[in-house]
Amino acid sequence: MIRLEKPIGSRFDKQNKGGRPFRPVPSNGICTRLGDKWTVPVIWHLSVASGQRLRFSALKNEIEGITQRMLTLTLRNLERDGLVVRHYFPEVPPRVEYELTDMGAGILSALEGVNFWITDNLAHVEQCRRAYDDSEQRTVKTCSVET
Amino acid sequence: MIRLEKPIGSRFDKQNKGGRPFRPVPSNGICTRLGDKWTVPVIWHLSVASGQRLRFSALKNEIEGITQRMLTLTLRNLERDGLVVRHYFPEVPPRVEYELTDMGAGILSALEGVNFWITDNLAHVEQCRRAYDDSEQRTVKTCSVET
DNA sequence: CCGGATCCTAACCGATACTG
DNA sequence: CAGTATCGGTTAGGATCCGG
Repeated sequence: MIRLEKPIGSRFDKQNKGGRPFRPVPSNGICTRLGDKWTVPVIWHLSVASGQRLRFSALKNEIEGITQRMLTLTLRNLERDGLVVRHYFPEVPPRVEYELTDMGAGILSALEGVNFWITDNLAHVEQCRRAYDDSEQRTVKTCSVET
Repeated sequence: MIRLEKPIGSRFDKQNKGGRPFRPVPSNGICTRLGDKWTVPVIWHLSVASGQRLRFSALKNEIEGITQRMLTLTLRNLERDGLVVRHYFPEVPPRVEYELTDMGAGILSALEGVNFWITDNLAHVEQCRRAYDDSEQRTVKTCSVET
């Protein structure tokens, strides 16, 4: 993963000491943002009703398990990256709507390949895991040996 | 990100208390493994000389910045997932070679879309970030307001 | 309703030392 | 050479409280 730089919301926001930048290998350009726990769910939900805007609370209700804090942080980072637009209406009570930019929508199609791979292979991966865990080949001794 | 379950090498390896499993949205199937820091670099290097096996030390030398520990952990997890095969030769000194499985090789092509997106949009993202940071719109007050 | 501030925990990951 | 074990820093992310 490329460590592009400090995201909003990290204490690493204040000071970055030994930020070794990590040489990106060609196919390694998966932005750190995508590795964040809630980024993909948020983008996904924003894109479902494509072109539509979603209120903060709507997102919070639809994305199961996300906390207010993490939704705010995720949206802030996406906004900063230019993937999401924030529309603020200074009413009482306040209303805020979020909308995917074109660039943000583009990520999803980019992710399709990954998604297909996962759905195609998830069952097999899980089977491999069970097999590995069962044979408990944690120690070198029990590994398959060749000559 | 799907939290499939505990990876090898986490202390969470011992006991998982409240492992809330996270409902995957359709396009959310990006395995946690891909979010790990070294997974993509390792797969990438294994695929470069496609079909070839690579020794542990070869990988360690080629992947800049990776530590012995993290390479071991990453390879173990990939092996467990069935993405990598480990060939162990009990010589002295020992020799171990790693090889991508077909399934493992498939991930890279799945990642191509993401990689293209990144290379196409990275510059723009960084520009958005600079703009955002400059205008320092951390407070709601300075946000764009609509009526 | 939206989100900032704070505290707390888990766990990723680096550094280092030690083995067959 | 290819690991394993251990320690510790740093960070992601959850819970909670508060404010406009």
